[in-house]
Amino acid sequence: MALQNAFEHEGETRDKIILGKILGTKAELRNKVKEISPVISEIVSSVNQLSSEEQEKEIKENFPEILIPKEKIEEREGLPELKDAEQGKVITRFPPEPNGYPHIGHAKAAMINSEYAKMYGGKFILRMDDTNPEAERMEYHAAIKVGLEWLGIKFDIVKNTSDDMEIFYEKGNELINSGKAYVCTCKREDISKNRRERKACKCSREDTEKNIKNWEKMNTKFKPGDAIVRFRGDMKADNAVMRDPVLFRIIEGKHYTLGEKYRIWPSYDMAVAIEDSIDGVTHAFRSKEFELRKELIDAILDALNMRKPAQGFFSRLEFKGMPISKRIIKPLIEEGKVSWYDDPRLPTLEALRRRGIKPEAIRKFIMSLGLTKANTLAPFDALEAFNRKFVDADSVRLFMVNNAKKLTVRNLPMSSVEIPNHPINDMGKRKIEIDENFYISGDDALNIKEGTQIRLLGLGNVSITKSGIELEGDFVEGGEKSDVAKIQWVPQKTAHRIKMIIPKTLFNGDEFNEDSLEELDAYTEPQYLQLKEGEEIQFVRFGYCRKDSQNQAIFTHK
RNA sequence: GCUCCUAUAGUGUAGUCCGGUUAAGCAUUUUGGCUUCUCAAGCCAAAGACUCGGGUUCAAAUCCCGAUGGGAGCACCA
Repeated sequence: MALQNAFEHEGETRDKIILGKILGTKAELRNKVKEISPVISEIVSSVNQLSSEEQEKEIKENFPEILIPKEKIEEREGLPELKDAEQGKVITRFPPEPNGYPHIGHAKAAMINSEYAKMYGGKFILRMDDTNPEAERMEYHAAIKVGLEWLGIKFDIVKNTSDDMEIFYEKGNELINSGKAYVCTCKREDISKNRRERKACKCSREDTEKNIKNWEKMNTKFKPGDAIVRFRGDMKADNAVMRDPVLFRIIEGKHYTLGEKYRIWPSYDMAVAIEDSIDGVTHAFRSKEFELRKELIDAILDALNMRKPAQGFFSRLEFKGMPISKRIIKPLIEEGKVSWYDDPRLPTLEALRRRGIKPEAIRKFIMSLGLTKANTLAPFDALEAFNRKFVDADSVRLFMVNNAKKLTVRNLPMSSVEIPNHPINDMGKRKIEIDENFYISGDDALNIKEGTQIRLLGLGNVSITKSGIELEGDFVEGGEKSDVAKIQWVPQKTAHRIKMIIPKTLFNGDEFNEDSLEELDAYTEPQYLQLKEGEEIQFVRFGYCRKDSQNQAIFTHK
C-alpha cells in the first residue's frame, strides 16, 4: 500500500496517510494504533528510500493490480435519501399562492417535492394556497398551472386550500374551546409592539366563554382589523413566530373562486398545518425563509392532536441580476422598462420558455443544486450549460447575418446549393437559390481584406477584389477549405428580415441595466419562415436562438 | 436590537450526521490540444477550494469553543 501511494505521489509517501488508509479499511486495528504505527513508519521510510524506478519495478513484480487505473467515482443521481421514508408511502406537495406568475423559485419547490414523491413511488399534491382573497386571481392560478405543465410536472391530486374552509373553522372552534387560542381585539401596532417586547396583552387573559362569543362576533359584528384569533404560544419565546401568532383574521374582499361566501380566513400557518396533516403529507419541503415556522406548525398540530409531517428546507433560488419579486418587477412593467412578465430578461417560467430554455434543462439544473440551505445566487450560465446539451442535438442550423453588408460574387458556376440542416444528425437538407448578390455580417466584412480568400460556408471560396462597405470578389473553383475564414451568408433576393433580441442581465447590483435588451437588425434565410414558432435554431457562428415569431427571434445563449 | 439558518476552487455543489478507505469528488467556467466546411457540439488535458483562530485526537473539511462574512424572521402576506 505504501508502494502504491508513493507511486501515485511522485515516489514519496507519508506514514500518517498510510495509517489512515489502513485504519479506514480495517476498523479492527483502530485500538492498536500504538503498536502498528512504528511498523508503518519503518515500511514508509524504506519505500521512500527506493528510487521511482525501483518502486515501479517492485510494483510490477509483486502488485501488478496497482497499475490498473482507478475508476472514476459516479456522481450520485438526484436528491439525497430521506430518513423516515417508506417506499410507496411518501406524500409531498407543492402549495403555491396564486398571487403572481410562476418563476424559477416555484420550479425549484415544485421539482424537489415532486422528485421525492417519484423517488419513493408516492403521491404528489398541487394545492393552491388561496386563503387571502385580496391577493389571489384566476389569472395567476391559470398561469401557475400552465407553467407547471410546461415543466412536465405531474400531480396525483389537485386541490385548493379554500376547499377546506369548514375544516378550518372546526379546528378553530376546537382550539378556542380548549383555551389554546383566543380572540385578540388589540390594535395592530400594539400587537406588534408587544411581540417585540415579549409582553402578553389583556385579551390573552380573557376566559374561554368570552373568546367563544368574540369568535362568533368575528363573523357578524367585528370589522376587518377589529379582531383576530391568536394561537396561545409563548410571548417569551426566542422564536418570534411563537409569540401568539395569528390563526384567523377577517377579510372582506371577494375571493376569486368563492366570492363573498366567507369573511374569516385562516392564516398561512393555520392553513398549512391543517392541510398538510389532513392531506396525508409525509414530507413537506419549503424554502428556507419558512424555517422558523416549523415549530409553530408542529405546535398547532400538537394542540389539535393531529399527525405531523416531516419538514425540510432548501435555499431560495435566484439568478444574479434577475429579480424574482413582484415588488421589483411590477414597477419595471409599469414604467415600460420590461414589456411584461414574459419578457425574456425575467426569471419567470414564461420568460424562460420564450428565451428557449428547455424544461429538462431546468430540472437538471435544479437537481444539481441539491438540497442545501446555503444561499444560492446562481449565475445564469450554469443553466445555459445544461440547456445547450438539450438544444444542440435538434436545433436546425441556419445562416443569419446582422448589420448586413453586400457582397457581389462574379463567375458563380451554380444557381442553387444544398446545405445540411445539422452537421451530425440527419435533419435533412435545404436548397438555397443563389445569384451573385449576397449579404454577409458587418463584423466579418470589417475583417476581410482585399486580395485574400474567404469561404462562404457550404458554397465555396471567393477571392476578394474589393473590400469595405460593399464587397466584391471572384468565385474560386475547388478552393481550399482549411486556412480560410469561413463565414455564413444570405442571398439578397430571398433574405428575410428579422429582429434579433438579445436579453442581458437586468440589474447590475441594485442598478437597472439600461442596456439589458439589445436588438439587432438581421437577415436570415427564407427557410426561417418554414419553422414552427417556438422552435430552437442555431444561427451558425452566432448562437442558439428561439423563433419567437415570423419576424423576431430571441437569443438563447452561445 | 433579539432569534434562527448558513460558510468547500471564479461559480454551483458532493463529502460533514457516524473523524481514517479522498494529500478533497463532480459539474460549470477559463486555457490548451484533437476533431469539424460554425466562434456550437463531441473527445482529451491543465488550472483552481475546506472563512479565520483555538481545542480534543495517533488522525479533523468532518467533533467542541470563539470570531468573522452572508441570509432570513420579528405582518391581520404566503
